[in-house]
Amino acid sequence: MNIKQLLTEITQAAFATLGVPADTNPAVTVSTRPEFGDYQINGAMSAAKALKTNPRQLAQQLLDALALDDIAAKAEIAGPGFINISLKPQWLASQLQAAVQDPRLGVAKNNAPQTVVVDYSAPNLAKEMHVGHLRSTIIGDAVVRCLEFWGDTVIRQNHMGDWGTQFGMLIAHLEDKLAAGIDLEQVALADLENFYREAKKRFDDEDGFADKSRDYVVKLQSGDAHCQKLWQLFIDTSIKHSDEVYKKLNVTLTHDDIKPESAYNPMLHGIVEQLKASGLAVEDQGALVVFLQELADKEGNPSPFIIQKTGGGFLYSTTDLAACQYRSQELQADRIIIFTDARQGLHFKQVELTARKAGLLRADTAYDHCPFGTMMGEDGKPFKTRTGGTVKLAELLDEAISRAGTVVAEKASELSDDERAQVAAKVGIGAVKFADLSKNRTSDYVFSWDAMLSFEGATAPYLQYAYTRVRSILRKAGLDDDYQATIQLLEPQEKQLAVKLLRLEETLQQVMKDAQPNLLCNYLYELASLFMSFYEACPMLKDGIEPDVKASRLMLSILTARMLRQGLDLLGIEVMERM
RNA sequence: GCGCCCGUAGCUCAGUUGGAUAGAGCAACGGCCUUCUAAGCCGUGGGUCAUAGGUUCGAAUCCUAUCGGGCGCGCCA
Repeated sequence: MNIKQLLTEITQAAFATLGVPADTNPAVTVSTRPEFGDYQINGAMSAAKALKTNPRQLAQQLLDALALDDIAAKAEIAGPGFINISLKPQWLASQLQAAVQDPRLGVAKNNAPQTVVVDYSAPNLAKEMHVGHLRSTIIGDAVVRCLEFWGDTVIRQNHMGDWGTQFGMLIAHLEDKLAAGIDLEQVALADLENFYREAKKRFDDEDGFADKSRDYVVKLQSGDAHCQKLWQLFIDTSIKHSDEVYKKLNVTLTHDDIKPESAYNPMLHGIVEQLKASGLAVEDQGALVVFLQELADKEGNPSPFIIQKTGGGFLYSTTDLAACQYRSQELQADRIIIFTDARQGLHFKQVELTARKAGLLRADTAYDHCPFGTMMGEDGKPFKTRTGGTVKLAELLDEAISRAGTVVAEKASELSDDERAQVAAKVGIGAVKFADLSKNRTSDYVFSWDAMLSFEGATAPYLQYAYTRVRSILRKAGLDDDYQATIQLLEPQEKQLAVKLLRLEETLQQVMKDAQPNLLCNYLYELASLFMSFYEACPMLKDGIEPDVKASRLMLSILTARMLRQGLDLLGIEVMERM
């Protein structure tokens, strides 16, 4: 059920009878204030502007033409030409009744599924995953879950960095360690991060080491068996590590989704040849460059996009062009979504422009680079450890679980140790994810343990707690799984909850269109909040409640519980029966 | 120098395609637990939406300029 869409269609039909141009935006929105009803239609005003007529008069004609009898209890004109609509409680109730009986909770199934490639997480395999990978991983995963629920064919692509210059450095360092007779498993691979730091230090400080590293890159990329073997050790170790992080984070990525940079290697030469042959790429200062006039500066100097280094080496630009071709041509993607930090904005603009000109991207493949902001510390600077180092993601998650464990131990002493540990894991991970997902994707945000684990306000624990409260009531009521009763909306809290319960589909559409999970977070918080108000105002199991009122409220509670569980699941956040 | 993003309450953030009196949470203050989990609910105070112009019935939202912050701009990814 999508009330907004329904009203939009009704308005468009009315527009047609009035001779309003078909492309006029009906501008249906949720009412901004309770006294303006549940939904409002604002399109009459812009339509009047286009037709050069009086907006109030057109609003009246529109109102007369709207087929609202079945769904609206009241529809009236206000202000310069708003049409405010109050929905019929009986109609809302019947929609809810249908939603309770629907495994999809009343959300329609996509009748025109698309193939959507989603590129997210993409850690660099030369190091451990750090906080910089958190946002791409969980935002991407949330969007993927929404698209799959809606019914699109989603192809996850974990574009892991396994082929960069750093690997030459790591291999060179490893060779020296091995020569010194040091045990591989113990030293080199147990703490990849530390190993990387050692190698980087030598790369920066030690004479000759950088050259040696570059030699190893060339050897590796030309297929030297020994180098490949050592390289594979790093890759295997690193993937094992990221698997653990994904599992802890409750992220849906698996081995099958890994499509690392090296996978595009065989395509790179052909891509470059094609760009050269078509004249798009030209030689400049020894490198092969695509000059993009579309991104020129004020003086008309085109933006340079290097696709091959002096000496023939490929770059990540080349790899990303190859990825365009693979995804658009081979996977036949209708849409490609890429989640990276905002600093890569220019790069992806260049990739798309070049790929479209070269025909690597089909015209009917949408290419959406979805950038996100930086995670800041409470000092307003990029999030680091106290000593200024990079925060490892695995350690951050462990800390979240342990902090959550402390609070859970204080609040829920009646749980068993085992149950408490499980709750701590779900609450801690949920808190980290919700804190991130609930922020506008494109802006920087401040990472604060206190805010996300304070268990007050718009946090995962609040939502999880709301869920346990509903479940607790339903347990006490002792209902059968297939419990059915007639819903009636009497109290204002019941009606408000009802309207919100019918807005999941509308919310999901927006989340998928803009790749913004924060809209789903807002929705769920508002839903939980309205349930809490309903819970306080509308008792169910207390004495003196009429049986039919009780039954109706239990039905609302059942639907709320399922809605919360489903919504949180789409965010990758788990719920529990007790906390 | 050029380009992209941002500037909303003391703090952290929402604000859907331009809509009515700009909203939450935290913090502050005041109420509500012998009765469905108080990790909760109800209420109060708090804003020149960076600044100045412009577009129009109507601007936090669109355009221009200025100030302030972040980031990016040829061989890293």
